[in-house]
Amino acid sequence: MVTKQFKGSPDEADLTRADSLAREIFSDVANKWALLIIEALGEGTLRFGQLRDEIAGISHKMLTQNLRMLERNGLVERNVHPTVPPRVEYTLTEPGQALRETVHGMCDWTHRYLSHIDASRRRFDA
Amino acid sequence: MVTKQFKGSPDEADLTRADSLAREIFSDVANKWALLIIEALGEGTLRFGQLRDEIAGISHKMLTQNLRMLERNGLVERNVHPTVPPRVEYTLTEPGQALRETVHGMCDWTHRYLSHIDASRRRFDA
DNA sequence: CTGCATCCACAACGATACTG
DNA sequence: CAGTATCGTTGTGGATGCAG
Repeated sequence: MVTKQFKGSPDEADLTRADSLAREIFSDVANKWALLIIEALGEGTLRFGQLRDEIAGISHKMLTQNLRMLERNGLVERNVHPTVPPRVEYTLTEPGQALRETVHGMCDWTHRYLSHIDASRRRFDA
Repeated sequence: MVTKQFKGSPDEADLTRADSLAREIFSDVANKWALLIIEALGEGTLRFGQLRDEIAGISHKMLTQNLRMLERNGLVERNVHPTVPPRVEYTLTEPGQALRETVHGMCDWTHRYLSHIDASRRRFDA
């Protein structure tokens, strides 16, 4: 369970620590930009600028910020080529690839239920 | 693709509208609280208060807000029992259940790579 | 018990400018 | 080209109070 951070019984310090860590990781990963980056990197290695072009609407700042976070969590690998101008490439690690499977599932889901959801929205807004 | 909103060619109004809708839905769904609610509802029907208890750290406001959004998108069904005090139950619809599969995948992923990620973080923070 | 509205603190975000 | 820093704005989210 990622939903609960604290168990019923009082003295399971290890379990609660693991749970709060799980929640922390989940919160890192379960956000729009992080998931879109992971989805974009699914096809293979991309440079910073390519990622910016690939992900519509992301700002320079959000991209770097989320890339750092993903790198910190070991989901993407950052490769700097010491040329001029600099060339920085990002690739999914194995954990990143594994997460990408489920993210891809979410994208599929979005398209499968697109019209269904669209209809539901119109109904609700009335 | 959920990443791109605008195609290369200029005059594909329908496609770009579908894409921006896809992105909109993805943005709705790809957030911490929404996913945690869906995961929590995976087991079955829950009342408002039960959800609040089940999902550690969620505030009254965030819960209602996200429940409305999920209801609007047709992912959860809201059942009001006209008793006093009121009793409101939330259940996943079929689209909601489908999404829940992939969300569950993310939770599994979190636990599978927990220690791996924890180690990566320590390495990075040094 | 559930839901809506209000207020307010603070974090997120975009824009911009500057460095290697 | 990529990254960092700063600033100002917007928005998110928590706390509280009130209503059904």
